[in-house]
Amino acid sequence: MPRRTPPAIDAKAVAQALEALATLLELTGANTFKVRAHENAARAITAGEFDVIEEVREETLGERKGFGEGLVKKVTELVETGKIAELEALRAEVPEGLIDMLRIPGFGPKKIRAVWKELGITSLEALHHACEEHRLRELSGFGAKTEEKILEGIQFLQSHAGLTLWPTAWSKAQAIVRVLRGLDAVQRIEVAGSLRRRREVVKDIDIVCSSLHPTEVMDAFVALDGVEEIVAKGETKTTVRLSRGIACDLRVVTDEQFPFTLAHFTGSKEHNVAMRGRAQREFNIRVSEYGLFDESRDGELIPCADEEALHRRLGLDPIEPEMRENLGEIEAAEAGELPELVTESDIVGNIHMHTVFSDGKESVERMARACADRGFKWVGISDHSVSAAYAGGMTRDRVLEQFKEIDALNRRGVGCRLFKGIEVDILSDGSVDYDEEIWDLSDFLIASVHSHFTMGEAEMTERICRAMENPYVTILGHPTGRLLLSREPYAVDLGAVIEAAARTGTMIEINANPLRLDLDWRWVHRARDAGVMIAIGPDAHSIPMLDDIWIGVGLARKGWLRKGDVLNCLSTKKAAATFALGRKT
DNA sequence: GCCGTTTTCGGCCCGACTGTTTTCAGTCG
Repeated sequence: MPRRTPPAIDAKAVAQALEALATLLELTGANTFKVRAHENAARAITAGEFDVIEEVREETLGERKGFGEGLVKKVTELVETGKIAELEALRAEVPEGLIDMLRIPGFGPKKIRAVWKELGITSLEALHHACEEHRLRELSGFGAKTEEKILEGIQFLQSHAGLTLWPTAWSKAQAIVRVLRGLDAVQRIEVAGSLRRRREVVKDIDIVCSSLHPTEVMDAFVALDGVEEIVAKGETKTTVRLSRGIACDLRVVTDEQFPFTLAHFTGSKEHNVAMRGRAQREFNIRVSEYGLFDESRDGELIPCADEEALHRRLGLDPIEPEMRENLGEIEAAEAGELPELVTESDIVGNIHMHTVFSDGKESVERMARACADRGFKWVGISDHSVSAAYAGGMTRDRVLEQFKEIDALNRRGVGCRLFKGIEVDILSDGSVDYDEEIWDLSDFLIASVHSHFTMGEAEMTERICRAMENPYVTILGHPTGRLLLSREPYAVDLGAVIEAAARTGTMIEINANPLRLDLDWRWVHRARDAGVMIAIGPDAHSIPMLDDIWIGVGLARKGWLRKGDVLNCLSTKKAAATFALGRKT
């Protein structure tokens, strides 16, 4: 294959180079503030508020906050020559394996540097080996517990290897589908697999396509931008590897077969097994990726125009892709009892976002106007409370100042109604920040755990339930504290939490940050059945992050939620009334 | 590495936990 010419440096490449520099500097023991300067610059560029390339050309980048002499020089060097000498040198110096080690929880740059310099360890495998041989405890600052924790951490990493967060995989898949859909040879094309079912993390990307000219489609597919390796290439199935190692399968069938293939590769496996068994039993129909076949008529194909026709032919109401996990959806479809799932157009309110009053990037007004631009009728602002010191949590005075500002904005009008909230820290004893005077001035409180993650399950459950007993607490935020692919949830009895939420009239959040997505969808319908209202919160710290709310809506659908189960679907008036409910008069 | 001076150095968000030590470094959020 012809070598592609190296792409021109764009803003994304600049940000990636600065991020790489920050990581490598960290591992070589550089000043942490220097590291942060690089990270901040990368983040500023990624935010897309200005055109870094243009500012390099105009020689105005140095006027921007956070870009001093040193960074301007490096960015200019990158834009002009395509590389940064310092970065190349660091890459040569620092073994790649050390970067993997940064992903081990509790194992940071200083400790990594110690095992590298003192023991010559440069890979996860070697580190694993050294822990088992108890060689790490020779180093000062290391002991038996450290070795144990590292071993656990490596095991954790390995059990999650090869998984990709939903939005990352989704945007890659959409980019591919967009291009292929433009081909004359393509009739129908859809994303399938766990991605279509909106699993929070996925192993690969599945795409199903119909065409009369499969070879043409496959040729176009493997020539796409971003394809790094062709694993297998045939007429009906081709597998490639994209950047970051994620695999992508494309299946091409005839247009008559398309609905069956799409259904088959949307799965899940358990759903398919149940569907096939039932079709066999009830209708003497054989189901495969190529069709429904009537066994009482010599295996004659039963044509279906689309998935809906397929489901109807099997005596089922159409089942949305998100629900196809064999968790009761087939029985519900049979009985005509499938819920009418919430849709994006039902959402009128956006809640849980941060501003410059704590660790957000934008002013209250800019966040509000961005919400109004996106069509939201009402908005809940919720900056961090005083105990969240790392996030610049608000003192009482700052809370009062912000509430005053919100009142003024509401009087002036910003295109949507603003509600005054706070994301209050749940302290280790289950109390929450501030006091009745401040709580009473707020419209709502989101109570979240941000500290003491390691307490036992009983204690943690009691802590969270106690916070919900507080009549001012409106919503329990990210109820398990997990970070997908990087941090396990803390130990908590979710059944008891849901019960307490129902009893106290507290809502539970689906935190729509793609790394969190808790309450997990597997628990969402249980909360719903207990009568708990769900709030979908993007936990936005910037304007682009406001759109994460749509990821949360996907999870709400996966959790079988209807419009009436979701706070964000309430009109402004009803939302206000709901917030006031349960509070003292 | 950046910033902002009481202008060329000193501070940069802060508090808690963990595992190591015997007063603290490293990590995390």
